[in-house]
Amino acid sequence: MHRKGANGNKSRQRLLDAAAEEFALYGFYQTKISSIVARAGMTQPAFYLHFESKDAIFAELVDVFQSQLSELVENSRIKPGKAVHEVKSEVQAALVSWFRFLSGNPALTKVGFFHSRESVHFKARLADMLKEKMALERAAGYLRTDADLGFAAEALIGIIERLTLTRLLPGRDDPVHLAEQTRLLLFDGLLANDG
Amino acid sequence: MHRKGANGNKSRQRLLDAAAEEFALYGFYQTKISSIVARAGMTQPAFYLHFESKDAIFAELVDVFQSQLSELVENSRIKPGKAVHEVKSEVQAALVSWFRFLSGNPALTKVGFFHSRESVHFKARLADMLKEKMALERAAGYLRTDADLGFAAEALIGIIERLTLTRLLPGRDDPVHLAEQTRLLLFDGLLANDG
Amino acid sequence: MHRKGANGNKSRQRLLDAAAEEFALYGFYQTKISSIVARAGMTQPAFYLHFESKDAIFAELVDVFQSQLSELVENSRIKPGKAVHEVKSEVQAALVSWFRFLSGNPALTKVGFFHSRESVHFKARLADMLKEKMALERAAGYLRTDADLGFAAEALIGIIERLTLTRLLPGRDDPVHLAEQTRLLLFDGLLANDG
Amino acid sequence: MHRKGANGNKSRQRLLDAAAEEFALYGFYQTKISSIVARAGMTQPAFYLHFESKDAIFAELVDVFQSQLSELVENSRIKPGKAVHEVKSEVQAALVSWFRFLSGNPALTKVGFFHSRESVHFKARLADMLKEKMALERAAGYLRTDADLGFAAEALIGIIERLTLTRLLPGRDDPVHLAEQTRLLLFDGLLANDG
DNA sequence: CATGAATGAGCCTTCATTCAT
DNA sequence: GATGAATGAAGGCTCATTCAT
Repeated sequence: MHRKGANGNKSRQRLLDAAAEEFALYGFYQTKISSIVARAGMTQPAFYLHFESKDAIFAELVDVFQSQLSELVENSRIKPGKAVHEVKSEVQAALVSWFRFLSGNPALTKVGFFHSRESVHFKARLADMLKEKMALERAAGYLRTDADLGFAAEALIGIIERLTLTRLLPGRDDPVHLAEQTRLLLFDGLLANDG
Repeated sequence: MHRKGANGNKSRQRLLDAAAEEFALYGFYQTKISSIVARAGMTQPAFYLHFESKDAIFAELVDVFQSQLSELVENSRIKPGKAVHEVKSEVQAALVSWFRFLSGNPALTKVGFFHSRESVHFKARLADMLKEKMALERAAGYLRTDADLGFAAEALIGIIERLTLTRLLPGRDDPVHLAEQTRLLLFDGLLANDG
Repeated sequence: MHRKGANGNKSRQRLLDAAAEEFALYGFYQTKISSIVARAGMTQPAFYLHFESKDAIFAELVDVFQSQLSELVENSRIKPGKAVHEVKSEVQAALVSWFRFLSGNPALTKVGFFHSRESVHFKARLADMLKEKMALERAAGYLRTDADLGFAAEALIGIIERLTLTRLLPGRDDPVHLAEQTRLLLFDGLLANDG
Repeated sequence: MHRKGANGNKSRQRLLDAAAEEFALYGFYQTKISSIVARAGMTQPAFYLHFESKDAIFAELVDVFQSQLSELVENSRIKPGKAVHEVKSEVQAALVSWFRFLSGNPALTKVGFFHSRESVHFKARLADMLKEKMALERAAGYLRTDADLGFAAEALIGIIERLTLTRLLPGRDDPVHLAEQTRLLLFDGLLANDG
């Protein structure tokens, strides 16, 4: 008994994985279809059995990354009516989950977060989502009123993307440490308490 | 060996400017020599009179950007023995000067800060420089001791690059506002004082 | 060696029909096996169960067309010892039957008469057959002696192919009208009687 | 002194000639850019220096053919107020000039008259032009009133294209003979005068 | 008898770079 | 110092055809 398309779907997934690795390493323009299929152990026409074009498979990888991360961020809800230290730990938990996702999918992250043309728009959407969460927290009195939340949201994105690239993906720091430091900086700043 | 006359240098500069615009708009791989010379009003062989290759002119642009910004950052010294609010304003002044440089050279910034492959290493060097400055400030007692300064320096780079891309270069925010908000976040964090 | 059952022959015919339509619409080179089998509601390997190759099925279609039309033309005999008006009506009857065949098999006609490489040779053979008929008619005194019958036969082929393409297949004229006009031109010419 | 583009235009013309030969021999789909440039003694990229694509050079050849032949046909005016035998000789002169053009440009003729997709539309336009000429001649009383001039014009096109292919281009008949026979058939038909 | 999947071979096109004038 | 013209090298994509089940 032969499940319809079982082999085909396996090949398709092999191609996706191989493409993620290649794109992550070399970027879109320097990645050749021939390298992707070589890594996947297939021939070039097989590629076009599963994907329309080089652009198409890249777009699919980007899409997978973006939808998964979007969902993760969207679901990171801060419940209302908590004490400050609870808010902090909830935010940190969210950050941990995000960093975990990013470090758990390194190739996909490189593609969707750094090599993609539309990563710009995607990060802008993420920033909007974060800004709204911050607005709620400020309305609840947790956050200072003289901060530009649009700026803060973008800054948080900037912190996440930079640290992901330089510390998380190379394995120099773990998600928990990064989340702690991010939360510390974001909430408390660097100034000594008695400064 | 041939001397380049005044005319030659003007051509060379026209090519550099044109290349900066094209690379800024389309990135390295999607920029064609033919587009650069077209924008500069010249012919293709003329290009090779002034530059070795596409890589070479790109590298030169990157180099110009990096050395100018490096110098700017390097020269942003915090004098010792100041009050906290003086430190804050000195830091802010430094940030203003950096953002001013970036917004004053938009094409070069896009090339050297975002499109360049080695922007990664460059930002790492910047981060190191910032980290050392922070170490001095912490040694002087201004900064809290439980913060990972390596992290903080990278975070600052991340904030600067992200806000440059989304707010500064599109003209949505000016250098002063960005410097203020950056300093606020970096030093004080977002938490309400009575939080 | 394997026997083809009833089902196999039905598939074979479906493929032939589908191929005729596709070849008629797009010509040999722009017709893909995948389109043929798609139109026939089958898969690609099924195609090769019934035909050796793309060339083979095309050749078979051409062959069907050519043998049917050849036979029709061959059987259009002019009986000897008739009056001129009878000859005219016999010739017209033959022309009607040919145009009827062509309009009754539009896809096959397009393939075998217009898209086929060897339609050239086929038409040459047709022209030879017509020339011989004309020679008989001339010998019987019906036709003028200063006409190049080889030319006339080719001209008749040219008239038939052109009018088939532009008037018959698009449905703009019916076989009877075309036969009448063909006969009129061929026998009498366009000149006014009092010219 | 170096005339601008002299060499380039020579190359361009070499490519056009080579392409005409190849297309004439093998048709559009079986002609490879590599064969064209090989025949022209050049390399593949040189082709794209002068033409946008394979389609473009083919279209240009077709265009050259069509505009030249169109002009020739358009300029073949029948002057009014002549005797019948003068009309005949004028028509024959026109036919001779057309056949001469076709036999003088065999490769171009094959491309523009037989291999081109839009030869269909082109011939339709030619037929329209011929029909109008015939209408004038009929109005002047030269042609019989019971003939379908649309049919006659198409038939003339059919005769010309067929005889061009089978007699003129292979060198089996010369333009004058073909013109005579065409005129004879068209005006007088095949019937013996005493029939 | 039929199918999902795979492939060998080939062609068009692009672009950085160089040559001859 | 400048130009029109040319090219080497390579990459994406297509399609007739076949295998393994």
